Amino acid sequence: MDTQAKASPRDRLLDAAIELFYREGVGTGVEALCRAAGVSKRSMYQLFESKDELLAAGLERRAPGYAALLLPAADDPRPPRARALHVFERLEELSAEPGYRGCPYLAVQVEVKDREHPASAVAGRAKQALTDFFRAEAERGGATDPALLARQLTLVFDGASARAGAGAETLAGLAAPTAAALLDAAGMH
Amino acid sequence: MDTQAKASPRDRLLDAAIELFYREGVGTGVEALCRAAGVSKRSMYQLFESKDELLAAGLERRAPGYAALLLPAADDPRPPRARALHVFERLEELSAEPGYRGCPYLAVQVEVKDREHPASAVAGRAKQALTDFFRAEAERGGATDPALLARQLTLVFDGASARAGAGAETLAGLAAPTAAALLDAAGMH
DNA sequence: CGCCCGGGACACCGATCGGTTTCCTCCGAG
DNA sequence: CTCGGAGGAAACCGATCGGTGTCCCGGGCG
Repeated sequence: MDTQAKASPRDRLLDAAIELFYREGVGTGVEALCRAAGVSKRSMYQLFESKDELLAAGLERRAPGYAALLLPAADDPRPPRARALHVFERLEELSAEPGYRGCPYLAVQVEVKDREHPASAVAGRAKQALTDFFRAEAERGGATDPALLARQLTLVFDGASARAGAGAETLAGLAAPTAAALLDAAGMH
Repeated sequence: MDTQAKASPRDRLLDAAIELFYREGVGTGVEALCRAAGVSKRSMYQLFESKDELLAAGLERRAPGYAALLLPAADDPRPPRARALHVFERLEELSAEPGYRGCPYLAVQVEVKDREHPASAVAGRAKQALTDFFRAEAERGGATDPALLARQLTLVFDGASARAGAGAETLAGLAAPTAAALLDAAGMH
């Protein structure tokens, strides 16, 4: 038997938070959120301190899945260069999907002006995790300046995701080649 | 004598709109906006159709000044490569200033989910203008693929501005070298 | 001098905000 | 069957939202 016939209210709230805050922005009301999750406000405020906490918790929860969506498997045997490029190839694929609106963590960093906001911290950590991944690959690949290359790749990732989210242009053939040029420049062939 | 002792209500509203929407986000209320501009709501709604129109008009008005802030002078005699790099050097400088929160046009594109929103169109045009500038320089400089290079540079610009706006890291020594690597890769020496 | 009207101050509109409370039902344990 | 707690529905809180209407003051112009 399965442990739960349907997702718990907590999980439904977190899923709805991710979904709605992403699609409609962090200005989305608690009312609409609870309606989407099929949970009463009463229960929501028993499970979470505030809307801000719910937002942060939603981002936190999605972080591993988001990383899995973009990063190569830990045991992916390809060389560091290919592993790093994998992220940009995945990003190009994701950006082709209709509902794509850019990296949710970047969006939160832009929308939430208060850097003390709990969600800002979560988003910052997600970005740092990406940079750390790039840096590890850069070191393994013998890049000239691994730290710099990692920051450059994160910068390209954010730029690409932001531009794709704005919707004006497709990322196809843009993100990966740009990253490749930087890998080349850093001596990671 | 000066033509006006103080700025017109219209100008004060546009200035306040740029300032507050940038610093606090587009969720800022009309009330606070008018207070900051020293103009009554009544007058505001005589001058502008709606808050959305005011936002769009504010972005529109600031566009030339923003371009002047980043782009080299039209008669700047340096070669195309240096002219393109100028943008990223200026961006690094701007990002060092305390109140810097990233490119306002990018922020609007991220915050305003509705792509039909008048402000989205203005922001999109501002981004296009930057790409056009890069493309013109790329062509003059004999880049391998001017259109691609222009999109890459815009992507780096957006990424850099977004990351600087998030506040975690400084852009010093990051944006310009990244752009330089792409210029190199495109054969623009 | 007197009139006129631009525009500021502010009350007000219905809607919604984040958040709290009340009530009542349902469901499982004893 | 009774009891108790979890949790949904919805009223309610004061504040604020975008936007409008009213009133009244001050200054330019005939």
